[in-house]
Amino acid sequence: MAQFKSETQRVDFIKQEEEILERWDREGTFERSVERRTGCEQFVFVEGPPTANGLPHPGHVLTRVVKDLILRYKTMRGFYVRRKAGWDTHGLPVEIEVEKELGISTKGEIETYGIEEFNRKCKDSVFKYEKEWVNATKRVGFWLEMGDPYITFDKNYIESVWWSLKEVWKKGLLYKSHKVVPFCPRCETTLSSHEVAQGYQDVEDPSVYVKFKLKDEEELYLLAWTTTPWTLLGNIALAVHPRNTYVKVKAGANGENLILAEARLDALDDEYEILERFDGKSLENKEYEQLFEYAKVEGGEAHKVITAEFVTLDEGTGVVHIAPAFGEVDYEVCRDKNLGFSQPVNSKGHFTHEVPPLEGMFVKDADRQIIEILEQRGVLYKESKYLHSYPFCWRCGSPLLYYARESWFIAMKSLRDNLLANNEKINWYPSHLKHGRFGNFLEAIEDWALSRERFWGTPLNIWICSECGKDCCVGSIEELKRKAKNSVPDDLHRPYIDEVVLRCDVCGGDMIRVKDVIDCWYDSGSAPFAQWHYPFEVERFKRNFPADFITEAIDQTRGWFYSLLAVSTAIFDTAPYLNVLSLGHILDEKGVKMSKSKGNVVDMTTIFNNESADALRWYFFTVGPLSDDIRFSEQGIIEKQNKFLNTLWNSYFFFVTYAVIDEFNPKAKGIAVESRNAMDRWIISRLNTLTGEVIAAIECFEVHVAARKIEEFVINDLSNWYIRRSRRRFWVQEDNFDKDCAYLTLYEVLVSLCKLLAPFVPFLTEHIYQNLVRTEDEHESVHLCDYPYPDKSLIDADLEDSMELVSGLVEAGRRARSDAGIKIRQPLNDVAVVFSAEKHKKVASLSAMLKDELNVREVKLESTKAGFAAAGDYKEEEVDEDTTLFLNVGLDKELIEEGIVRDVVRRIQGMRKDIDLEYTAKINIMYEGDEAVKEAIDNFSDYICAETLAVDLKEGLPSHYSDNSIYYAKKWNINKNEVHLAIEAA
RNA sequence: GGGCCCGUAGCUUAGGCUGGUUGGAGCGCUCGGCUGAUAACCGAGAGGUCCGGAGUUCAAAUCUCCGCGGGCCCA
Repeated sequence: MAQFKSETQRVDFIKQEEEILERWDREGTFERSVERRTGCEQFVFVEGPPTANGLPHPGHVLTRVVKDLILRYKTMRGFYVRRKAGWDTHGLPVEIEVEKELGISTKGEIETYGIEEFNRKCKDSVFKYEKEWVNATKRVGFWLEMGDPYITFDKNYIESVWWSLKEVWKKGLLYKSHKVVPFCPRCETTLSSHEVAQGYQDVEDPSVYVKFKLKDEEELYLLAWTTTPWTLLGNIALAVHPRNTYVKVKAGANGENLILAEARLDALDDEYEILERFDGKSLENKEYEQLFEYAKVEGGEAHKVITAEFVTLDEGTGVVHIAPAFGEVDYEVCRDKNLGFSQPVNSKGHFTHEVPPLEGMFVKDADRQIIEILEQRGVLYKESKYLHSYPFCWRCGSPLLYYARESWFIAMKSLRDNLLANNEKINWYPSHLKHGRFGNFLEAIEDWALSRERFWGTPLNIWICSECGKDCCVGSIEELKRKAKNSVPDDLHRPYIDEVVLRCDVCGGDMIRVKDVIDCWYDSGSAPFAQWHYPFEVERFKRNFPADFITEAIDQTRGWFYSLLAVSTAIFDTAPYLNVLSLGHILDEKGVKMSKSKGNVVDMTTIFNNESADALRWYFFTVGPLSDDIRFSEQGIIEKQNKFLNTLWNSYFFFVTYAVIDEFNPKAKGIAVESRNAMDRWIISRLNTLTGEVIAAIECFEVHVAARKIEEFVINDLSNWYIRRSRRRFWVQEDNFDKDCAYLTLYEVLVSLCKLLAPFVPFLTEHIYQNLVRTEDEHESVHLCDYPYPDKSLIDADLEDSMELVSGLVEAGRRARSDAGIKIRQPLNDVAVVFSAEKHKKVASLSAMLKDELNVREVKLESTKAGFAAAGDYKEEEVDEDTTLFLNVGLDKELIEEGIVRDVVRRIQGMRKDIDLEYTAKINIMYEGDEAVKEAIDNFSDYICAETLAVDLKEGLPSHYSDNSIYYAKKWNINKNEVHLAIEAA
């Protein structure tokens, strides 16, 4: 009985993949692939947790596929590789989704709605698309432990995060400050820098030049410029550069005197006359009249000129309006110079009662009115429009305000050197990120604004005594219980945690929790330890830290890649990962980023249903370096399906087809490679060379290099050369040694190739493996196998070189035939190759192959052109600089007859195919035609019968032969001769 | 506005670090061939201002600088 199951040439890859998924589920293949390596060296991976409150994007699919490739590869290489799934669940994006659902939009509304119920909805919402995520993850073949994921809202996870923050606090790195932070007035919260970055848009803002009247001077004004007129209400100072030249000019219709930087004189519309020149320094401490008298100023002096290095002369007037409530540098410079502070705007971005004419107005909406007031007062010099980029809330779209808020910070700036030192321990792919984008970012690192005045997040674990002001950071649930005056809730989220009052260990007073939650980037940055509930459980963390490998897209450079390093540096002062692979983004066919708002996001389920997961994976792996952006093209995936997967399938199909016919059993034969023929030794050598190249490329994450090399091997070496060249060896009827060698070689190559490809295209390779290998004494899945390793003793570099030479000669020979107008089927007498003695030696052993490929009776290997160049029958074809090929294009009667016979055979083979005959079916042939053809058939009848499996070859036409036979007949024209051919199953 | 990356044929790309014959492939296109050889294969052909400009050099796709376009990050 045949050992292998027959296959069909056309397969439904989608159905096949679904069957494989069922098989993996049924047999627990994934779990077993991990367990099999228990006790082996670990390869530690950390899954960057996605949030499942939206559908997975093509980019997520790419990331998952790359993770899968590396982890499957490492597992096959003998490592113990855990892949715990994770979910990122906290944060403003989640709140925004719930707000939308509830039709509310402010913090006040949430409080009215009830924090308890609001947070419950948030908790539900983060798994809204869990099913789609799980399905996509499974369908694309990403083996991930999804049964017991880490979840950032989990009690244990929060406890670990609390522990870590207490570590930060104990080191004195956690501090409270007033800092100007980007603030969304609608969401009423500060935003992290990575959040701000997502929302820049080019907008047109008013550009206003305002005159500030100097005190004690007659009609002398400082001319300042701003694009945010509303901030003028918080003006505290005007800044000039100490060493730039400023001028006093007479300008304007009413001849007023203005002061501005000389380099900015072109800001003036009117003609002017320069009256004086002086350094900025000489303006220092000059007082000016307050522009708007409404807002109270607290904590220091105000309304005077200061000098500052940051003043530039690129735009404006060289006189910079300073409002510490609305600008980071403004805040800092005022603090440094002991100036006062004025905050006429509330947390919703509305002017307060301190500003009666504008009270209750949203600041951006007040610009118009402010400009009018300036105009009326005669202090508006001029006004126009200004196009610049301005940040908007990345979720709700409101313009952000820079706003001085109370906030908690981690002093990352003080850890700068540690961050840089730890970065040195990390291998970055691509390497330029290390000292480029990421390194530069670390060089200029700022403190981490950690707190969020929101609801759904890990509560900030800081309590402050309402009696004495002492603060306390709680590092565990046990500590919380110990210090609590009342009961501790099971759920650590707001609002329950807000109720917990601690006893102050200094004064015994009531300690109340700071109402903030923490930045969810801190949550995910804690994943390496929090997913294992460290330090409350120690062992698992110790085994899994630091990570050997993480990968996400390039946008995570300052996101998760940073938050991981930041948290780990603050707590352990070590790098949390050793290798990080940064992926490019997926763009649409036009090269534009895919985004929901543009409506150009490709739905991956259509790819899974139309092409296949393997085709998609192979496309991702071969299209280019992983770090490059990908212009996504469904056509590109279809091409991979047709070209690569089909070719692989057909190579396998070829083997199975004949192995079934011959009942070939690979176990029954053991033939040493060295005793096989050159073709066999060549493909085995190529395979081993390839294996080494693939491993080397994957090890440095050059996945596209590895995949492309495999693709070339499958298409060129295996299918188009080895199988094509060797196919006749499989067709021999009787058993013989050479046929065994061919079967064994092709079998070994296919099996090894399957393993080599298993991490790339896990479905098709599994299917092939199941048929070719799986028996009781073998592993039950290709994914339980060891990855192939090159056997150097099987690599024969000389042979590979020789084959390359031969293939060059074959190409040249075909060119010569093509030029001479002689088809390949026409046998020719000889070909002469003229080249060096060295090449001579290399090709000699393969000359039979050359003879066959070029369809000549003789191959002459020569060292001189003499005799061929001159002979009229020889067609000359240059191969390379020291090799020339001469093809004898002369034909005699016998060659012509042979050519005709070849044509006859080809026609008969075509007819067999037409009537769907089995490969092994015997036939009867009848023929009738012109004399030349009949004569040729007559002279080569044995050859024709052998080639076409004919048992009978008779002259005549079927109607005269037998009445009850069903012949298939066709008329042909061969070399201008007419011939009738008829065949029937014998 | 600043930083990093990318820009090679209609499309996908190799080469670039380390400058050196006519810049290679694949898809698509045209022509021819082959086909029990597979939605495949073989041969030939058309198709390139190597994004533009300047510089270094005997020599630049490659190195340098300045632009332009795209992406990401930061303001």
